[in-house]
Amino acid sequence: MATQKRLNADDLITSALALADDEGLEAVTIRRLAQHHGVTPMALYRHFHDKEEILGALSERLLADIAIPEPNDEPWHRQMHDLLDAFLAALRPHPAVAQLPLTRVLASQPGLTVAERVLELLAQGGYTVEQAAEAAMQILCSLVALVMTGPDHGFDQDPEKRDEQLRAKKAHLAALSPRRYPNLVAAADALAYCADKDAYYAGSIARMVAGLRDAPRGPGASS
Amino acid sequence: MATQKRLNADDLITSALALADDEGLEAVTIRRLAQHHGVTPMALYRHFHDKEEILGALSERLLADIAIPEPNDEPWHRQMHDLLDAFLAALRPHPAVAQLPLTRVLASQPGLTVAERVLELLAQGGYTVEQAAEAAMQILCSLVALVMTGPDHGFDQDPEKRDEQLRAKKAHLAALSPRRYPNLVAAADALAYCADKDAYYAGSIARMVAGLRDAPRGPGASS
DNA sequence: ACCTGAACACCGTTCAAGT
DNA sequence: ACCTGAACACCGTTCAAGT
Repeated sequence: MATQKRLNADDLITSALALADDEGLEAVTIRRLAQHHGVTPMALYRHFHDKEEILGALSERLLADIAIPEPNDEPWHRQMHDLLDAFLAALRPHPAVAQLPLTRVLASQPGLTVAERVLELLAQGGYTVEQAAEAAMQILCSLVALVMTGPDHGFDQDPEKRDEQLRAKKAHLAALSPRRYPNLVAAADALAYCADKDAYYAGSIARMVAGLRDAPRGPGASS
Repeated sequence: MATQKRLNADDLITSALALADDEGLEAVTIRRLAQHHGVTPMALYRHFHDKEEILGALSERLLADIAIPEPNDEPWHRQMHDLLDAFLAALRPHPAVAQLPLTRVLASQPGLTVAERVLELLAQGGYTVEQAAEAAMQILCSLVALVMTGPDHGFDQDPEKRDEQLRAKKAHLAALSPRRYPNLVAAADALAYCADKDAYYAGSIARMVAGLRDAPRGPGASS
């Protein structure tokens, strides 16, 4: 397809990301990437030591898209809100690969920069180093999980099939025993279709920030 | 190994779980499961339609271990706290497979029962059906992500190798530029080693419950 | 009904060569 | 330095057969 004389690591990651967006992460294969670049699978090993390194580079590419807001005079928790917003905004276009940063935030420069900023804001919020470390990791993981399972992901690209899948999901929930699962049956529609994706993500971030601000912080704190 | 005359779905899932606990989810392979039961790979297709069905059954097995607390007179948010505790307690022994329920909570009876109870408590907390649906999915996903990335997971079983990996992780963070990453360098120890795993999980749940209790609930709510 | 054998279309990766 | 070819040890899955 995109045949060019020289194979290039950046271009490989670019097409890997496109492939994942189109067909899912399982389609990102050394052999398929090679084929897409008109080259032998072995040629990729000149640029990456193994597949794990490709996935790491893919994760870094995602995290590099985060537009970290400049520090300002707002209270720390509002700045945290904006930072988490920026994190989500970078991942949302690529739900199929959102899982990669889950275990790789601290393994690339862009991820480190984000984590550093989260720790800084938590310190401003009165967190000790240990409390901040735990809270930071948990919050970033929760954000990733949000995108992985969120309304952007998990369904076919083709809008017709996608619609069919959503209808089936709703039907499955609506058909449950209303005696055993009254709340699930009542929420079938809301659980299957997501009326307002932006509101879903905004609400999740609001809960996370509220938790960071209001929850007891010490180990062994009681509620 | 465990040779018996009749192949049995429950036994297959039991050994699949043991295999995942020992060697990670990628070791759970139709061929290896068959080998472990002294049988041809094809024999498994009598009991499961395909590998996805095996993973689904594995997810259900995990969720079935959740000891859902009986409803009582405590305020809804305290009961939520105990429910999330029970969810975590079931997943924590099996970090390698914790990712499976991420997309399968609503696909098995035990998962449905948990989700129903979460929705019920949120309704008691004044959530509308739509708000509860969104919050419930987000909170359960966050819990799964917690276990997937938590201090229980991601490192070798062998305590010697595990120690080496943790040391390397800490060294990597401690060696960062203290000018660019002062907070990460200061937190290197806390990020690599987790002093108190129970406190880590307890703090995370406390933040989630605080968020559910205190965050604004409406779509478009301002902080 | 339950299991087997052979085969197919895939993987990631190693090693020795080519230019 | 960069790419190729052949091979190895794996995958999940289909199809036709065995008992």
